[in-house]
Amino acid sequence: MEEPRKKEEEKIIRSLNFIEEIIENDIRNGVNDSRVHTRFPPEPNGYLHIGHAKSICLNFGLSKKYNGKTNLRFDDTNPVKEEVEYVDSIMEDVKWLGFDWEDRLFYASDYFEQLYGYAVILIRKGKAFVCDMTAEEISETRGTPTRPGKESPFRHRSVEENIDLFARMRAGEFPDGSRVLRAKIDLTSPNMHMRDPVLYRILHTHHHRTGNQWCIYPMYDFAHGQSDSIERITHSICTLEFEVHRPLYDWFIHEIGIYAPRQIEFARLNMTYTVMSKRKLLELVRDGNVTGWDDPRMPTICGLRRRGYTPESIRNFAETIGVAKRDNIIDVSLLEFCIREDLNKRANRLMAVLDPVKIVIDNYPEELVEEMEAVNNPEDETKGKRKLPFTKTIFIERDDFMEDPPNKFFRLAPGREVRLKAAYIIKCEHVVKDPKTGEIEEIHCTYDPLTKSGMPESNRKVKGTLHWVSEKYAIKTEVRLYDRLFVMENPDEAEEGKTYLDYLNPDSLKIVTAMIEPAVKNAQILEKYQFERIGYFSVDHDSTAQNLVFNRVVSLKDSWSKVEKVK
RNA sequence: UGUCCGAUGGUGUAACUGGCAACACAAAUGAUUCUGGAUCAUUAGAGUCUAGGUUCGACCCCUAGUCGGACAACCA
Repeated sequence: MEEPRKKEEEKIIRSLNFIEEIIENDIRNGVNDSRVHTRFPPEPNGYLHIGHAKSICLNFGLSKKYNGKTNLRFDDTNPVKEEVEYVDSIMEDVKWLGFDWEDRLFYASDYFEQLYGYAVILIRKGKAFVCDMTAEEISETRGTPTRPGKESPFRHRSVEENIDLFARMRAGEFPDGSRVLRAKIDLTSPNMHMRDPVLYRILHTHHHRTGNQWCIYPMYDFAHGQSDSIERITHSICTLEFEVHRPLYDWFIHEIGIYAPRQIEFARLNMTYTVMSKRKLLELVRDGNVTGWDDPRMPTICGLRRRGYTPESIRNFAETIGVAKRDNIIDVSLLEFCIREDLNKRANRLMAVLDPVKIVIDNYPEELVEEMEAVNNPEDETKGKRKLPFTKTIFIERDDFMEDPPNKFFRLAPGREVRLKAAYIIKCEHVVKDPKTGEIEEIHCTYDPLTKSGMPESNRKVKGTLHWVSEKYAIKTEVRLYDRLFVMENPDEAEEGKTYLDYLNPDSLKIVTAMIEPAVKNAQILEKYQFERIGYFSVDHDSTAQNLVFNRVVSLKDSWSKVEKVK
């Protein structure tokens, strides 16, 4: 009877995504001597986000799976936008995600000389020319997707003149924008990228690596494919929008006569309740809608890290969403599931009360302090136990008490009994309210001394278990309750007259002062805890020994709020 | 009036490459629980964009269409 099930399981494990299928096919056919070599090629002009994480996991994952290699290469062909700050953050993020490019850190700028040589080859073959038109003129004569373009009047310059002009461009004889080098392909091509694309432009700009060595820079299209070729990349994996560029890359490779990698395109990641474009993320930072690239509400890797996400959870997320070519928008709740799943197993529990209300246990001795024993992680016995002090006056969560509860409410209410986690069963006797506001100031209870955790009597059934913290021993800490940055599933689809910024969630951050059990004082930056019955929290780097700061990573799954909603 | 790509439960990804749609999340129900968490069990939900065709048999192949996306930076 076990046979069919086993078979089923194997099948699931073996099911390949379309890229793996291509690779396995290539390996089988001995393509590139069955070598697998990928690369992650970011432009250092911004911070990496969860979409890049998908690509990183894909590229490094593939080489790991097939015993290959993955390079990290910065496509730094536009010095006006690129900065070392970004290079550093990208390397940090890739490392943090758990990947290693070993000694294969490259830059497209490493290849500038070689690329220049390739351009000269094209010129000599009569396949490239120097064009003196302005950017506007070039754009106007390019035509539209449905209308062919017009030839440049400079298209038929002699090879000698082109060689000379291109050399003088390099030598710095011409001002920015005065001339470009263009490929000579086909102005009537239905593929816009084939209409004599620009190969080199003049930019008298300092480059973060080559300094002032160059004043002409290759366009991305002229650098990317050849860089992959130079690095002997076997499978150049990129996102869908470069599909249209592929014929151009193939043309370059063929005309120059160099090794041809195989480009495979996949659909980029989109996620609900967030934006993913670098431009929009930059705007959020610049306009102060978030505190920075690493604001815990940002979908950036550094933002997720600060929020409290673990590399494992992100890798697992990337694995779970899969790879395909169709457009997709992944529900953030899947990301949230991944971090809960991870933290449930790893995070120690703590009692923290975010919105405290005082409980006085009338029959508990005034000065008595009992050391209660609590399990650190019920999912992992090796995490051990800790002590926490119990006293006559404690705090519980304000919404764990209702004066007039519905019968589905399992928590504290007048005349009802409830268990205090790792302590006693208490019964609510009466409440004390502020005569003016009507707000509850104290809830008076009695405890049953025979029901201390672990005692035989403690097995008595009560409907609910509450977390609590001793008034006397609690530590005040700052807790930042983060929520989704946008209120709309897809902020990119703003209605007429609105932009994504009109859908910012005004409640994406609430700061509260919480009372937490004393064990919290050992918390280290980035350490994760589960606040019992509330959610997962991570220590922010703003935290100090005197003033602890926690970020809410994600709340616990809450089926009670669903019950409430149904009403 | 173009070229390229795509279309499978609410979301995402599969389907031994032509053998009668599965997995994860989300949802529901129950059990269990000193977290309304976790865990376990169970259930519901698509007949694969449409119309034809090939075939004993089509998510898979062919044809035509529909819808969605990408492409007109001296950006990447």
